[in-house]
Amino acid sequence: MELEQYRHFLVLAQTLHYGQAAQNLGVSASTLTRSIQKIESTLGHALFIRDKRSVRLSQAGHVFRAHALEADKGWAELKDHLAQENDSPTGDLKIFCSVTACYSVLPDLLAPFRHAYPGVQIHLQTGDAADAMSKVLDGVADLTITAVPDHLPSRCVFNSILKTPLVFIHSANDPDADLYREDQALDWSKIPMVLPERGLARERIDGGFAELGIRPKIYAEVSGHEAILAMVNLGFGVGVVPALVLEKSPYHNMLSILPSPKFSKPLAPYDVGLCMLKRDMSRSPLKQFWDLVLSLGNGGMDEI
Amino acid sequence: MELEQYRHFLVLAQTLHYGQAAQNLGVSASTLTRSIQKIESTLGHALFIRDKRSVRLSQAGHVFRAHALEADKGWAELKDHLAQENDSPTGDLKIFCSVTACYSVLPDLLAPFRHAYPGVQIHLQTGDAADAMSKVLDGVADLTITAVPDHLPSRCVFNSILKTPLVFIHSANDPDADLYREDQALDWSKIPMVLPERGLARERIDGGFAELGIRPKIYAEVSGHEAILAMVNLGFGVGVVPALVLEKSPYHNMLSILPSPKFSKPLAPYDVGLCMLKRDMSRSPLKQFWDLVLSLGNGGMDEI
DNA sequence: ATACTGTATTGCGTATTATGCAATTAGGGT
DNA sequence: ACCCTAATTGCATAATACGCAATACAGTAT
Repeated sequence: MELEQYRHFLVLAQTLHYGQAAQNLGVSASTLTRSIQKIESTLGHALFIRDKRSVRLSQAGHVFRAHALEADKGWAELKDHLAQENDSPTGDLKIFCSVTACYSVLPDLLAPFRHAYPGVQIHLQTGDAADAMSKVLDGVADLTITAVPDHLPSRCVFNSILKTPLVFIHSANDPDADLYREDQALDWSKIPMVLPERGLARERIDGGFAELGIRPKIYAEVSGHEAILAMVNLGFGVGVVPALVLEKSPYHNMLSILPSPKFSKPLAPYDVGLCMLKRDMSRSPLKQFWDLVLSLGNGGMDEI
Repeated sequence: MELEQYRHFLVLAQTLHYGQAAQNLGVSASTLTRSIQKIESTLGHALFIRDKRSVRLSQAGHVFRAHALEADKGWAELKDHLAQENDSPTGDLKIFCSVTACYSVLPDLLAPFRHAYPGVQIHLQTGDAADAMSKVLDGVADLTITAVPDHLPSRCVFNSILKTPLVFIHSANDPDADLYREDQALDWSKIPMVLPERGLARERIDGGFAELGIRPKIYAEVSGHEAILAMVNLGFGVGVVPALVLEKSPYHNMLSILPSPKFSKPLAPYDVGLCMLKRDMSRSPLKQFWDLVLSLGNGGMDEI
């Protein structure tokens, strides 16, 4: 008997409505139906009486409910006891994130985690943000700090930490600076650009220009947002990076933000957050990390 | 968390030996390893200390053991409570068996079951014993009374109820009776035979003759043991059926048993028993039926 | 009556997980 | 050093879970 199904049962026992309970649980109604069916078939008793228009607990259902509550309590107690153990939780945590994330958001998460779970071995790998999702999907990393992609793979869960817009930047060193120094409307098809060769930023930029029917003049395609900053700083053209990357870089006072092209709708901002596999939500120490981030996030929200 | 894994843990906690525990549990060592790993990763604590030469419970392991025992007890209590409910267990039970089994072994099983679980709807279907296994594998039937095949499909479990040998039978009406009436060695390549067209009996007979290098003279191939009796009784030749089938038939005093051919080893007797899917061992009312048969069988064993 | 709505269940294809076998790693004994 | 036992891991396969869409079935509106 699966502990998860106990939760399904308990929620349904409360709502007495499959659709509603399923929604609360974040599963489809058919999944809930089959969870209940499975318990019933294991026990050999119907737990609910599905009447014409009503769902209510059967006698056996009441008995099982008491048991399920008890089991739930036992589980909570177990976790309490374990939390009080002097040996802290163990395990490995493989984190992948971009350099920027590593400098900006990660420290705020890692410090309290490290303090709370000193027994967890942390493996931190930095790399191009464009690779983040695949690292997780391939199991190379357990979790990543990344921008939520337009289509989150179904195996993943995502928890937003902050949002940051994509900004167009240029350098005063740029020999072509006269192309866009004035306030007049800019001709983006003539301005040399330094773009990420792939990844979410590139997709959004491409999408924006495509809608305008403009083919941007690409001077260089590079891998890694930081590389864009370096090249823009050398005067190779206009770059596009998440504002956060600029802010956290050594270039933040050497580069300027340009007004964005007049896209039909502004480029969606980067929604940066924690991403991991659904499966790992029940695994330690991933669950711990997730919960910690959640609590930090909520704390921040409450303060607003 | 899977209740099944609690059992894995508890057995290992007792034996402190993976191989042994796995054997007790009827799973491979790797499965046991991964069960424990999964619990550990869910809890975030190592449950066992795998030392140089020893496996012993960690501190967290002791805590979890208390919890697991508690959960186990809770589960047992739940089943007690449910057993005392006035509404008896419900469910469907689709049984497939041969006519002979239906006459011979089934009543002894069905009667006490019916008495113990009046709420279970029983669907009984009879047919050729050769189909029994596939009916179960295809989900057409939940369980069957049949002879254990030489290679039990891995999805199935089997519980022996009785053994009965394959016997060669003939009728006094047979015009060819002079071929085998005397005590002398019989020439099986000349004796007309009535054989099942397929199924375990046929395989064994074919195998036996093949080893002797004899090609039996097949007069008729029929489907269903009972049909063999009918045809043998009409004097069409020598038939082969499980002794039980003969005993339970209306022909039992009209047909005679011949000495079996001198096979290199005697044909393996039919091992008749209860067969169902492993998967259903945890489902109701199949588990109940299985347990009941088990208890009856043990009762019988003890009396000897 | 007939169509419509809301709700639980089921068929079915697909994604995920579990399992056993065989290979591997590790420690201990000879 | 080399062999033996025991736990773990890679891998291919079997089993299971899941969601979507179709279905079944009442009650309600037209």
